[in-house]
Amino acid sequence: MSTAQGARARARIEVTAAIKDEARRQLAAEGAAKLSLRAVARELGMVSSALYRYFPSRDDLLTALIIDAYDSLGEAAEAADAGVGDVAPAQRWVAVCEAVRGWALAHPHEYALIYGSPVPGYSAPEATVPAASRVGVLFIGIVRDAHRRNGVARTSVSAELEPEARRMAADLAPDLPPEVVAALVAAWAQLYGLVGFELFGQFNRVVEDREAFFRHAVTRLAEGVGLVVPQ
Amino acid sequence: MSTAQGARARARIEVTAAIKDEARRQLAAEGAAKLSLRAVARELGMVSSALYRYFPSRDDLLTALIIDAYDSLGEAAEAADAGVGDVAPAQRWVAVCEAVRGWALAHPHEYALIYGSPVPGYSAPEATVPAASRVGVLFIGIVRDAHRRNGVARTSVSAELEPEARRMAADLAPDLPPEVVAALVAAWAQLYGLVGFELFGQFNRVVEDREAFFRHAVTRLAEGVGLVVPQ
DNA sequence: GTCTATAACGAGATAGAC
DNA sequence: GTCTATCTCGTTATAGAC
Repeated sequence: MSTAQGARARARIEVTAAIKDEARRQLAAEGAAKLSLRAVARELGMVSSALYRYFPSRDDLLTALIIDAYDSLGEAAEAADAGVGDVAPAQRWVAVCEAVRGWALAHPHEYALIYGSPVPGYSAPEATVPAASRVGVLFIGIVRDAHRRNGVARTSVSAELEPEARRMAADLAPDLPPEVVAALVAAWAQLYGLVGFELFGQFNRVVEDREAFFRHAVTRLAEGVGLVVPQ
Repeated sequence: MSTAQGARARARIEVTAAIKDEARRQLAAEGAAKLSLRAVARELGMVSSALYRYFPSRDDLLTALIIDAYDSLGEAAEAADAGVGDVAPAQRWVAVCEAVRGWALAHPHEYALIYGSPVPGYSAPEATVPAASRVGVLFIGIVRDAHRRNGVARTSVSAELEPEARRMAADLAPDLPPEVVAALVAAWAQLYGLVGFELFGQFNRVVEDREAFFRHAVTRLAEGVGLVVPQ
């Protein structure tokens, strides 16, 4: 009986993976707005109603793809951080940024799914939050590490932003100075501006050596959050 | 005959505008990927084949909407710059950035059309380039102005980026120092990271006072391109 | 209990004859 | 321009196989 259950569970995992793989293929071909349960089922030789055993609705399939994408990106970023060795926090920062860019270039459609235009009629549920937070948590960890070791370079925050910076810090990293947390959140958003512009064609005819440009830009982002770049 | 031609021309302009208005409405409701000539025609009480007298294809309608969106954004940015009065370049910079954010919040679907995920199967023609460049040209003008008056604060560029920075400067603003042009292009992309994150929901549960946060972030972007912020 | 298949719904797109 | 016949879609109800 335990083997029978194991086999069932295994089959279920396999079919679920096959559905998501095919859905990802269609994502690349047609975009998230046109993702069709029927087409996925047809391509897999199943009938559309059978898919509902695995995903209760089209939106649940979308949610699963979104969580997978966030996790895949988070894993790539964490692996880059772990693999860079014992270097200065600024270098860890740059390595993680480059991993984000590399993942985005390798998975453009999944990137568009999580950081591009929202899918009309779809609203991401709470369940996506943990996966979506992984890269941000990693950045916070890097800055926290720098802060513990040497402190971070002092930056300032305008009086206007001070209460909001304090609130963000209390929420995200109570052990870090509010102005650093505010700079960190801004750098986080700005990183995705750089990646998105390259990926979505805004750099065409403008930036040619994108790798060098990106490395330079994210190095300055690191300085912006107070990390000291060794030269 | 000249009045008849004038009336015809006027009617053509009106119908064209009505088609684009309805298309924009559908953009908001369904997204660019599902923009359908038929639905537009139905809503206008026309038959789909009649639309082809105004737009030879769905892609041409999309192109017209994209150019309109870029122009609307560019106009808002230019108006903000003109309306801010005779202030320091850094303040002009911030005013333009805030105009970009304001326009994006007021026209989220058009923003998604031009700066969000690419529409599957659609590739923007050359004709969109001038409209798409307006905001960038405005930023270059602001930095150029600062450079002519007082010079801009000196920044550095890594050896790795130097040739690319030189190339970009030759292309975009030969009268500006290459490292300034490189910083400008990066700030330009980063601005849209900030706007996109707010618009597409990435700041939910993270940033609350978005206006203050944005003003602070783009002020630091201005510093990054060498503009001196008066306090 | 777990899955798949058949059939159907209401809504919308599409193609072509007229 | 109009009408119609035929597609697609997400989703559900139902019945039967393992």
